[in-house]
Amino acid sequence: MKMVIIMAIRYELIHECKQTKARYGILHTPHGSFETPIFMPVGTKATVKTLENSEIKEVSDGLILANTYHLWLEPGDEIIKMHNGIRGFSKWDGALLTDSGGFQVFSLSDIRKIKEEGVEFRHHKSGAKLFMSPEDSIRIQNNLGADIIMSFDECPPFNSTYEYMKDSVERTLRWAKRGKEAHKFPNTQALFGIVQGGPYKDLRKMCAEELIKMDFPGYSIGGLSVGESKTEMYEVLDELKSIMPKNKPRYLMGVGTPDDIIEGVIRGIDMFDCVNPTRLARHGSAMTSVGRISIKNKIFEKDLTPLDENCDCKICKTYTKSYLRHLFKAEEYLGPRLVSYHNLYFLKKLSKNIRNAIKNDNLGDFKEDFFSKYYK
RNA sequence: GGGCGGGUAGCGAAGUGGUUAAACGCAGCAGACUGUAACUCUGCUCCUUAGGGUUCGGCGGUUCAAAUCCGUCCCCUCCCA
Repeated sequence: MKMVIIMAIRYELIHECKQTKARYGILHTPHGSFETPIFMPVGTKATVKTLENSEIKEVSDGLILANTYHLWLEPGDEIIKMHNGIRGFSKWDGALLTDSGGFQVFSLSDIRKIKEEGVEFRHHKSGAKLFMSPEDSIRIQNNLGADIIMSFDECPPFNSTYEYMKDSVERTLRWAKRGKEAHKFPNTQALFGIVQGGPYKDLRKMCAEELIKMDFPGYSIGGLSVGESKTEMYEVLDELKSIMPKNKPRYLMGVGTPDDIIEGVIRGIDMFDCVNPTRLARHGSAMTSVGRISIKNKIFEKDLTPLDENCDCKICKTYTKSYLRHLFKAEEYLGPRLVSYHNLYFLKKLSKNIRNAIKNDNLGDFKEDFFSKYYK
């Protein structure tokens, strides 16, 4: 009798934009099927900061992130396992993706030591010495129970030397293999491989090809949007576009400005995530169809118009800029909440418009129109 | 009426002869933010035609030099009558 292998996820490529070759597809997961390209809000510590689940439902497409490193440290993955995973813990009933903690190796770079076995960290709060291996990361992600999980990778600075980057990529590949072997639930959790290599096209190509040989259900592109220029980032995506398998989802990690999402989609990306909309919101910046605005600016003191005239979210249908500015100046919690809601809605709407444009074979026109109004 | 302590930039508060247009905090104004150590971080905040100019309760002194020392006046806190 033939064994039927049930994969955790499946990607269906439905249509390629005739103007741009951008992909429209459907990502099937154990907790829902999602049209792509998709933007995924980030909920690092099992909460999309300031928002409640019902609101996240309204401003996302139903697929969000959480972070292995943070949840491992607090409250600990065992606690979350007691709830049968993040979904039982936070009561989020949509789909989930967890990052591996690999990015923290980079963002906490002044307190880490990278070894073949794994990474030595200092706890960012207590200073305690900690260690995480690829196997640890996968074990924790198994406990967290997301639908899509990430390989434990190293995300070196974009400007690392070729020699360092080559060593790092080779190690990341070995870690990917080890993680894959340690993964206990491949039929309910899809493990993605992560392409690294900085600006070096041959390393990017090599990394992607080696990962593809290992046959992951999806591929992430990491090590971008870490301070390099947009041109450099787009060149890497251009390089990878033709290498990535058509029947698997492609996830550009950590990217979430409107312009980068559009440019990414045109270069074949299906999935995005970014802290930008929620962090900007907490700092008083709103994403709008004409560009970013800082709601705390004095010019909005008596402005009775909504954040974005072209937005139909409930915040824009209800509140004036003057009120939102007041909330921020008065340091009221509602300010960050309302703008977080709006910013996420903005990207949800943008993703939807992008998908429609792909289906209509006019994403090129859409891009041109978008940028004619959008500044910065 | 007597005594003590005070009056410093929008507010609070350092400084007690020169390197002080004056620490620091707050408020204010602006900027940054891309797999979240992030309700965080960074600038600016007397005037200026950018060369300078005018400041530390007021006025007048001492001194090469004063927010800082002296005199005097005004105001405030507290204590005693």
